[in-house]
Amino acid sequence: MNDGDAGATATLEDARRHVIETADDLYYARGIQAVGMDELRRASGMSLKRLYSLFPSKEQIVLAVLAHRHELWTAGVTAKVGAAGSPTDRLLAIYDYLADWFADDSFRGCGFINAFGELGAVSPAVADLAREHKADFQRYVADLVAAAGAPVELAPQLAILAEGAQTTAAIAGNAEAAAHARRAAETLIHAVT
Amino acid sequence: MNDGDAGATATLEDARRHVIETADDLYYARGIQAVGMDELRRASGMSLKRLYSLFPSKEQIVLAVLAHRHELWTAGVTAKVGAAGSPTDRLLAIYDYLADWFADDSFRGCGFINAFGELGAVSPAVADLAREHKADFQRYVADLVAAAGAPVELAPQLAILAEGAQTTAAIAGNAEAAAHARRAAETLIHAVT
DNA sequence: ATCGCCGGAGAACGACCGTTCTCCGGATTC
DNA sequence: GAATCCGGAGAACGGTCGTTCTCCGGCGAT
Repeated sequence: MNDGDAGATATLEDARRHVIETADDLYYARGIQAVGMDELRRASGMSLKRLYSLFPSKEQIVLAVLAHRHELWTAGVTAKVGAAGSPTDRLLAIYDYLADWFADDSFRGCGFINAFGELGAVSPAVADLAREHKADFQRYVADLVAAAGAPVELAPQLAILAEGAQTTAAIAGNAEAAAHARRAAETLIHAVT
Repeated sequence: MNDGDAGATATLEDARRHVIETADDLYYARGIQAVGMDELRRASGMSLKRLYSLFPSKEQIVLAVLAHRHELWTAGVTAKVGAAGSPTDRLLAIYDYLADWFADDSFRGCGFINAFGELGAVSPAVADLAREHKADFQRYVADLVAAAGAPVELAPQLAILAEGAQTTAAIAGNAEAAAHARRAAETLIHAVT
């Protein structure tokens, strides 16, 4: 089936990643609690025993999925920002990344916000991961703001715009939220530089 | 049968409201799926049979809770806005209302965003109610913007700021998000008036 | 006093949850 | 060839979910 002897550790890690990606798709599309272990097992194409040999519990899968989503998000944002030119354009690139994301058919809001609403009150680990994800983004924006020579107060404002665009696009089903947020960001940046 | 007494209808409506308020507290604090009917029955102080005589299903209770939250939100915002003076102050009053809300110990984000993340993919009725709630807010902001004589593009920008402040305050546990959003709103308003 | 009805309390029900266990076929090792 | 181990498949387990049903005590009418 899969390739053979590149090392037991590598294939084990591959299997784990495969589960994480499958779980991510299902959890994100339908909600975490709506997807049972049996459905995840079926979609992953493995036995329940193997699934539980890869992860000790569903909660650990959820945490791994969130960590994976954080990496995807970070990679996507930094790629888009890296392709931009001036420090100001780099700030605005955040909203271009959001626009790309919102255009995806499967977009259903920020997975961390969704997970926080669903499990944050009941699973401190999930709440912590969501908090760390958002704090990381705030730091990232703050760095870009500093690089643009803008005052520090601009950073939380731009971050709030990005957050609001995500929930607005998700619930209103309105992908233009990215464009609105971008235009607001332009105004805010222009006012202080 | 039993036609005359208008009081019977009133107490039935009282009982319904009591269930809705109890359910609202529980659902908002811990998540909808985390609260079972038996716990709601116990907290409401009534029998399961009576509970099911007041509402046909849990989903109907959830929808009633969301409708109730929408009324509370609308009343709170309009009260704060109504107490403000100039059209510009009325726009900024939105963020003062958010600041009051965020300061509440039990604040755990926007109940509609939470419900949407938890059940939106699985319950179209919940998704619709969340969408209507947000659309209603967008219209409200648009009216205030029009009254202030500002261009229409300002409205979605201010709404996005309000949305972002809610999720940021909820996840980061950071009540200052209201102040940041308010300052951003001041800048945006100032730029176009 | 007796009957019939109503609503309260909570047991019961079937479904499904996350997790564990049993069974078994096939590869590995002497 | 025989003993041993490993992992696959999925049944089983205890618990909880939303919902329904049974039982029973109180009460108004006759």
